[in-house]
Amino acid sequence: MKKHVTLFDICKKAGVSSATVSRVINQSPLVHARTRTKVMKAIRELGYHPSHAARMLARQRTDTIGVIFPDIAGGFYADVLGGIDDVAAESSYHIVTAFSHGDQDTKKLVAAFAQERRVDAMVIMNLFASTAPVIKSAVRDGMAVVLLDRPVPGLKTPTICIDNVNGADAAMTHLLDLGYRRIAYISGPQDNFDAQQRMEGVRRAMNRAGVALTDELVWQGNFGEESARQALRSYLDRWQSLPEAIFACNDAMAISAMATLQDHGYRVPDDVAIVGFDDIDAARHLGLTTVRVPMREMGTAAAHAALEKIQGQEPVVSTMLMPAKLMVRRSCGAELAASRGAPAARG
Amino acid sequence: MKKHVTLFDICKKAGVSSATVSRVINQSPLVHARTRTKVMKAIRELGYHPSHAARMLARQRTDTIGVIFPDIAGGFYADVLGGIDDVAAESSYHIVTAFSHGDQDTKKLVAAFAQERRVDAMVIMNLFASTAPVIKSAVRDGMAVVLLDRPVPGLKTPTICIDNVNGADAAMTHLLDLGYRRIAYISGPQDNFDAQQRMEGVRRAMNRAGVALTDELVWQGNFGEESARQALRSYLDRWQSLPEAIFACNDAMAISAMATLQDHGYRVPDDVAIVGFDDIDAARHLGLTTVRVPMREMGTAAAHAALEKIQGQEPVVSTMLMPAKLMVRRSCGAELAASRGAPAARG
DNA sequence: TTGTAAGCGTTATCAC
DNA sequence: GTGATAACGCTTACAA
Repeated sequence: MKKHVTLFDICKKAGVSSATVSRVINQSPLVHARTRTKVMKAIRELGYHPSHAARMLARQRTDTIGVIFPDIAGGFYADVLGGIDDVAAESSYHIVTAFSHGDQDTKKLVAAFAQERRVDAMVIMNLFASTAPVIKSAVRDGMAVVLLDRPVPGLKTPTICIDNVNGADAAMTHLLDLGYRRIAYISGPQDNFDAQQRMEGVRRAMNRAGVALTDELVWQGNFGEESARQALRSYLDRWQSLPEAIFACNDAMAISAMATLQDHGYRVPDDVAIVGFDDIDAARHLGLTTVRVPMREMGTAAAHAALEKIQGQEPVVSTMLMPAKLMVRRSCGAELAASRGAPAARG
Repeated sequence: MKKHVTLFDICKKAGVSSATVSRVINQSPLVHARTRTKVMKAIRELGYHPSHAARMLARQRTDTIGVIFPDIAGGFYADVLGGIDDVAAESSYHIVTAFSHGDQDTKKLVAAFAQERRVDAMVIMNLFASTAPVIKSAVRDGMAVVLLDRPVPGLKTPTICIDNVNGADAAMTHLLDLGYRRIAYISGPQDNFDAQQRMEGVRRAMNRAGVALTDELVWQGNFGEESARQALRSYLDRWQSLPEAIFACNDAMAISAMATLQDHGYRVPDDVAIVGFDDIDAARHLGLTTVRVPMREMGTAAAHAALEKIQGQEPVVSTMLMPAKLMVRRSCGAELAASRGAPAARG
């Protein structure tokens, strides 16, 4: 690595002190215009650029936001990152990303970022309940922390959540409004926060409509394609019949169910209506009716909250619910119903 | 931000010099076992963690790899990032990511990372030819640079490329082998490197098969869904007929063409076969035959190259071609052909 | 308006 | 083995 130009080289060349050069760099108004030009000239001629490391040390800040995602998020949360970057870049903040492999790893990452003062703020996709203590202690040490997805109980720090309950409610209500009554629900993992909330929304919608949510119609899934396929198959094997509609806790399972049905010769939505949750890319291409999770907006919201926290502002609201909007497409049979001129009368 | 524990606090508590504490931190063998335990104890009791900023400054290295992606990449390159992180994390390197909005922005980012010595190495998704000068000067300044996607002419630095030519050739050859002769090609933007190479592969396959690539069957696209739709529509309008097969330069266009055909009442692959390039998630769900680009592997390869460069090793090969594998699914009609017991005889 | 000098928290080079 | 002490490159009171 070639020796680089430092601030002192500028001092010599411009014949001023380090303080003055520093002032010029930092756009301080306390410099004579003539001096400034002289210094700028030296800077340009020597090709000087301040060392990030030295600045960090002297100013006791990093101009960096740490982002910690579980690696299982995959391309799924890339939009969140994009959103964070959009607003961070605007304020000249850097982003350091880390993908955690499991909760132990998350703990290490959070601790490292905070304790080595590697970042001014952290955005954490908070999937594991077990991470709570580390997060709390980071906050206690004065780190600005923004949570994505779910709050840490008892911790007052900005938290960006998905409105899972209303989203799931809307999806279920949509199916009910279309006249479906025997509706199956493919759940997510029982220990997953989003899954729990979506289930809650499902219950609420069913209750309101006065339709029972029976055990045979609640299928245990785990967000994976295989789990949905199996759930569907075992229902078919056992009952030799289909529900009128299926609502899956996420798109991956909805799509998998859709494919499985088609493999068995059933048509969607003619024989069974399907609705998912997330609105991943494939959902649009497949005409899957689903609930859209505004990933990018969650990212921008998180970054804004982080920047505010850094500036010491207390957040206006500590937990922010991002609206989850129902995207009506083919798979739920809304078009079918409309073309019949009336809600599908069934069951 | 609460005042934090520094190395000197440990010195006092353990009754040793800063040098010794530093040695302990850095696992130097030149410390008596007894001293080491004493120091470790103090570190644990006081909850000391070395400051990343101070280390960076003193050691003149950042333990950080910078990654610069064009934002248009979207979720598409999330896997690349995951791959980079996998190997970087293993060597305790951090990742700072930046999404560039256009070539001007890319230039700024590259320059900033390099000149402020913000990172030890950079992985750059090299989409714009205009970025070449900045990249070259970063390399000249001693920065370890790894390029993704395409080389900078005249610059010998590790470059991870997609084997676009062979990938496209394989796709086209597959269609030819299935017996199709009137094959349309939806191209990518003319100034895009990947697009140019894929076109090259198409030409090669057609030549080898002795089939002409006529102007009416080369449709100009721009990687966007809308461009494919329009290309297809205007062909339909003009000729009132379809080619036997369509090869699109990327999946987005292939999928869009597929949807457009279906809207017009045509069946895929029965009426028209379709093949894409990239193997995005939706491709699998839609049964689109396509050429798989190994994103994650590109990431790990890039990170490995970056780490080697940091250690001063000259790269074994300066440009590495990642194999692009044909994924045969429904849309190309291979199953159809097979069930007929012979290549589709057409044209 | 400009300069002096003391940090910022490590690492690294010497002696001892 | 261990301890002074000088870097590392910038910021920021405090003086002038």
